[in-house]
Amino acid sequence: MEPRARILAAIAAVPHGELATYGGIAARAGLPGRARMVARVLAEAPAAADLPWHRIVAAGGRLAMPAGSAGHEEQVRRLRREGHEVNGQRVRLPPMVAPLDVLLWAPAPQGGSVRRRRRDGSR
DNA sequence: AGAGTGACTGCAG
DNA sequence: ACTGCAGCCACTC
Repeated sequence: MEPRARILAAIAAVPHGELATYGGIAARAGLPGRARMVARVLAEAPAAADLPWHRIVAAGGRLAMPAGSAGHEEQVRRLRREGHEVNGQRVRLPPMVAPLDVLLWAPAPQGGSVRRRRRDGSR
Protein backbone atom coordinates (compact mmCIF):
# COMPACT_ATOMS: atom_id res chain seq x y z
CA MET A 1 0.00 0.00 0.00
CA GLU A 2 1.19 3.44 -0.74
CA PRO A 3 2.28 5.62 2.15
CA ARG A 4 -0.32 8.20 1.27
CA ALA A 5 -3.07 5.62 1.27
CA ARG A 6 -1.95 4.26 4.64
CA ILE A 7 -1.96 7.76 6.07
CA LEU A 8 -5.46 8.39 4.79
CA ALA A 9 -6.56 5.06 6.23
CA ALA A 10 -5.04 5.88 9.61
CA ILE A 11 -6.85 9.21 9.66
CA ALA A 12 -10.13 7.65 8.63
CA ALA A 13 -9.70 5.17 11.49
CA VAL A 14 -9.81 7.86 14.19
CA PRO A 15 -13.23 7.38 15.80
CA HIS A 16 -15.72 10.13 16.52
CA GLY A 17 -14.93 11.89 19.76
CA GLU A 18 -11.26 10.93 19.75
CA LEU A 19 -8.19 12.87 18.71
CA ALA A 20 -4.92 11.91 17.07
CA THR A 21 -1.67 13.76 16.49
CA TYR A 22 0.21 14.13 13.22
CA GLY A 23 3.08 12.10 14.59
CA GLY A 24 0.64 9.51 15.89
CA ILE A 25 -1.05 9.11 12.53
CA ALA A 26 2.33 8.81 10.86
CA ALA A 27 3.33 6.09 13.29
CA ARG A 28 0.07 4.21 12.79
CA ALA A 29 0.69 4.42 9.05
CA GLY A 30 4.05 2.78 9.57
CA LEU A 31 5.89 6.01 8.85
CA PRO A 32 7.44 7.09 12.15
CA GLY A 33 8.89 10.56 11.88
CA ARG A 34 6.75 11.65 8.93
CA ALA A 35 4.40 13.96 10.82
CA ARG A 36 4.91 16.59 8.15
CA MET A 37 3.98 14.14 5.48
CA VAL A 38 0.69 13.59 7.26
CA ALA A 39 0.13 17.33 7.26
CA ARG A 40 0.84 17.48 3.58
CA VAL A 41 -1.43 14.59 2.68
CA LEU A 42 -4.16 16.16 4.77
CA ALA A 43 -3.72 19.52 3.08
CA GLU A 44 -3.96 17.88 -0.33
CA ALA A 45 -6.90 15.67 0.54
CA PRO A 46 -10.13 16.95 -1.07
CA ALA A 47 -13.03 17.78 1.23
CA ALA A 48 -14.93 15.15 -0.66
CA ALA A 49 -12.60 12.54 0.80
CA ASP A 50 -14.92 12.55 3.80
CA LEU A 51 -12.05 12.34 6.28
CA PRO A 52 -12.17 13.30 9.98
CA TRP A 53 -9.37 15.80 9.36
CA HIS A 54 -10.51 17.93 12.28
CA ARG A 55 -9.57 15.16 14.72
CA ILE A 56 -5.94 15.49 13.74
CA VAL A 57 -4.09 17.95 15.94
CA ALA A 58 -0.46 18.86 16.52
CA ALA A 59 1.53 17.53 19.47
CA GLY A 60 0.22 18.60 22.84
CA GLY A 61 -3.30 19.15 21.54
CA ARG A 62 -2.41 22.32 19.67
CA LEU A 63 -4.34 23.13 16.53
CA ALA A 64 -2.00 23.21 13.58
CA MET A 65 -3.86 25.59 11.34
CA PRO A 66 -3.23 29.31 11.81
CA ALA A 67 -5.66 30.86 14.28
CA GLY A 68 -8.26 32.94 12.51
CA SER A 69 -8.05 30.98 9.28
CA ALA A 70 -11.24 29.53 7.86
CA GLY A 71 -9.94 26.03 8.33
CA HIS A 72 -9.10 26.67 11.95
CA GLU A 73 -12.57 28.03 12.61
CA GLU A 74 -14.16 25.04 10.98
CA GLN A 75 -11.97 22.65 12.96
CA VAL A 76 -12.89 24.32 16.24
CA ARG A 77 -16.56 24.15 15.31
CA ARG A 78 -16.36 20.45 14.49
CA LEU A 79 -14.32 19.56 17.57
CA ARG A 80 -16.78 21.32 19.84
CA ARG A 81 -19.62 19.56 18.13
CA GLU A 82 -17.92 16.30 19.08
CA GLY A 83 -17.71 17.37 22.68
CA HIS A 84 -14.18 18.75 22.90
CA GLU A 85 -13.17 21.78 24.89
CA VAL A 86 -11.25 24.15 22.63
CA ASN A 87 -9.31 27.08 24.02
CA GLY A 88 -8.00 29.32 21.29
CA GLN A 89 -5.15 27.42 19.73
CA ARG A 90 -5.51 24.24 21.72
CA VAL A 91 -7.82 21.41 22.73
CA ARG A 92 -8.20 19.46 25.91
CA LEU A 93 -7.49 15.86 25.30
CA PRO A 94 -9.45 13.87 27.86
CA PRO A 95 -10.71 11.23 25.41
CA MET A 96 -7.07 11.19 24.36
CA VAL A 97 -6.30 7.56 23.78
CA ALA A 98 -4.73 7.55 20.37
CA PRO A 99 -1.51 9.37 21.31
CA LEU A 100 -0.90 7.10 24.27
CA ASP A 101 -1.75 4.03 22.26
CA VAL A 102 0.66 5.12 19.60
CA LEU A 103 3.35 5.78 22.14
CA LEU A 104 3.08 2.20 23.28
CA TRP A 105 3.35 0.37 20.02
CA ALA A 106 5.32 2.84 17.97
CA PRO A 107 8.49 3.45 20.03
CA ALA A 108 10.30 4.92 17.03
CA PRO A 109 11.28 8.39 18.22
CA GLN A 110 11.70 11.21 15.76
CA GLY A 111 11.94 14.91 15.25
CA GLY A 112 13.57 16.72 18.11
CA SER A 113 13.53 13.62 20.26
CA VAL A 114 16.59 12.33 18.47
CA ARG A 115 20.00 13.14 19.84
CA ARG A 116 20.64 16.78 19.57
CA ARG A 117 23.63 18.92 20.40
CA ARG A 118 23.16 21.03 23.49
CA ARG A 119 23.17 24.61 22.38
CA ASP A 120 25.05 25.81 25.45
CA GLY A 121 27.90 23.51 24.54
CA SER A 122 27.64 21.71 27.90
CA ARG A 123 27.71 17.96 28.13
C1' DA B 1 22.67 19.86 -7.00
C1' DG B 2 21.58 23.23 -3.28
C1' DA B 3 18.60 26.29 -0.73
C1' DG B 4 14.03 27.26 0.94
C1' DT B 5 9.54 25.91 2.96
C1' DG B 6 6.01 23.92 5.97
C1' DA B 7 -1.58 21.63 8.78
C1' DC B 8 5.50 18.76 12.81
C1' DT B 9 8.15 17.65 17.18
C1' DG B 10 10.64 17.75 21.59
C1' DC B 11 14.16 20.06 24.41
C1' DA B 12 16.16 24.34 26.24
C1' DG B 13 15.81 28.72 28.02
C1' DA C 1 3.16 28.51 29.42
C1' DC C 2 5.65 30.56 25.51
C1' DT C 3 9.39 31.20 22.11
C1' DG C 4 13.47 29.47 19.61
C1' DC C 5 15.97 26.21 17.74
C1' DA C 6 17.47 22.15 15.55
C1' DG C 7 16.45 17.72 13.28
C1' DC C 8 13.79 15.36 9.69
C1' DC C 9 11.15 14.70 5.35
C1' DA C 10 9.03 15.55 0.91
C1' DC C 11 8.66 18.90 -2.42
C1' DT C 12 9.54 23.11 -5.05
C1' DC C 13 12.15 26.44 -7.12
